[in-house]
Amino acid sequence: MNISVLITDDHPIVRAGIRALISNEPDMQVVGEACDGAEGVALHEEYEPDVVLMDLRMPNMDGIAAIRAIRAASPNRRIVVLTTYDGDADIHRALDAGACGYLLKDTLGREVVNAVRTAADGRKVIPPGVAGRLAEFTPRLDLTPRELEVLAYAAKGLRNKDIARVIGRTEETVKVHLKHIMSKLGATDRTEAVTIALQRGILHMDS
Amino acid sequence: MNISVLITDDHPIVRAGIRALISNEPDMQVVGEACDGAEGVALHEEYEPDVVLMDLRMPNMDGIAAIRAIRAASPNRRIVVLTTYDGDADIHRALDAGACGYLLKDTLGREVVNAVRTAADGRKVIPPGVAGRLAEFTPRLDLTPRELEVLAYAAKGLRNKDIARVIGRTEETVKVHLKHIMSKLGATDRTEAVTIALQRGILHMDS
DNA sequence: GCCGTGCTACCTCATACGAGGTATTGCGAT
DNA sequence: ATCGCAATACCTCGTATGAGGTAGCACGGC
Repeated sequence: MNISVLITDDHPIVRAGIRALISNEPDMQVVGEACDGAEGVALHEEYEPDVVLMDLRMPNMDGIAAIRAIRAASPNRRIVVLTTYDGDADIHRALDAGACGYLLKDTLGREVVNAVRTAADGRKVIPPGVAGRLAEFTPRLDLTPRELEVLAYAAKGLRNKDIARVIGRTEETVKVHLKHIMSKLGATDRTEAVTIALQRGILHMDS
Repeated sequence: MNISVLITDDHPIVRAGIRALISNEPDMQVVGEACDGAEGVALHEEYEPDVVLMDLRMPNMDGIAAIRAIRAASPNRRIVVLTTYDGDADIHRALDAGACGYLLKDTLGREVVNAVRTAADGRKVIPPGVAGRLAEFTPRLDLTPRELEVLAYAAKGLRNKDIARVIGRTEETVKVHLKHIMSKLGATDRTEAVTIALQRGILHMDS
């Protein structure tokens, strides 16, 4: 029994760390390293690894999209997310996309290799902390695509009137969207809605 | 010539990666690993390393405070920041605190070990990307402590009136602070001010 | 067929917000 | 001693914001 692992992470230092951890284990080996999502999808086709360790925020193609692409091509591939982001939205989206595990980068090396074994064995890997984060926000209330769009513009400082103009709707409609957003997120105003959305991984700052 | 290095980072995986990189070099060695700022300060006293590699966001004591503490105790200690945060405010604060280098975690392993050599040699290590980020925001306009406090409350969704109450000032004063904040950050409203402050590392979400 | 939901749009109304201004105090630097 | 600036506070004014409500339309699931 020899577990093959593909690492997908844009940080060379992290890749080196994972490689070092896995090389110490007799029952597993790193068969490839990808530095972005697109390369991860390509290398997974080439190496057909037992387990893919996947970061989330990466250039070219983010981890969620890469997970979806890999699962579409190989529905049985085991993918474990290994990232610094602990927002419930990130976790939900990763698991929905087909990840079978979700680890944070403050996980101990021993637990990472154990997670790889667990995943290779076909079981899910959700540490208590991650599971607790999911439980914090039940029932799950996702923002709709339109609401996400409106919130992103609000984060950029656009007024309701300007948001209405750029999405081609009336200001009244924008106000309704924002009311729903604040209600779903439990925010008192648009500013707190943005803060909460960023904390929970619903919105990202890079755009 | 043998350069001793202390690693301070809360991610075991990152520590393993740095350790692996440095172990490959004949002229340097890792003498210790700290998993938070407080431990970094303590271990630096014990090992007196030539170079300290320091993360910024950590439990117990953040990297900036740790840099200040180490430089206060040992003004000649060379400290190189190695972090994922690329906001100009983070970079400025680290260099002000006494860091002699600032690397991002997407730096190649080869460049990390070269940076360690450069730092041990007494020279500064500021890659072009990091320097460019600093140049983007010249002249430098720091928020005052009061402005930071007001902005943090605004991010939490407090109204001007409520902010005034919690800081024991009038609402008019809060409005003036917010005007200055928006002016300094180039924001059109409080929401964009929060977004910009988070992007630039002026404000953090964890509080 | 029916129901839920996303999206749209309108209404009213009170208040919060931000732009513009002036001005005083106190502190640290030159 | 003087200058600059942070911090405080007041003023006016127009507009933006958010709470509350109602309602139509389209689409997909059951």
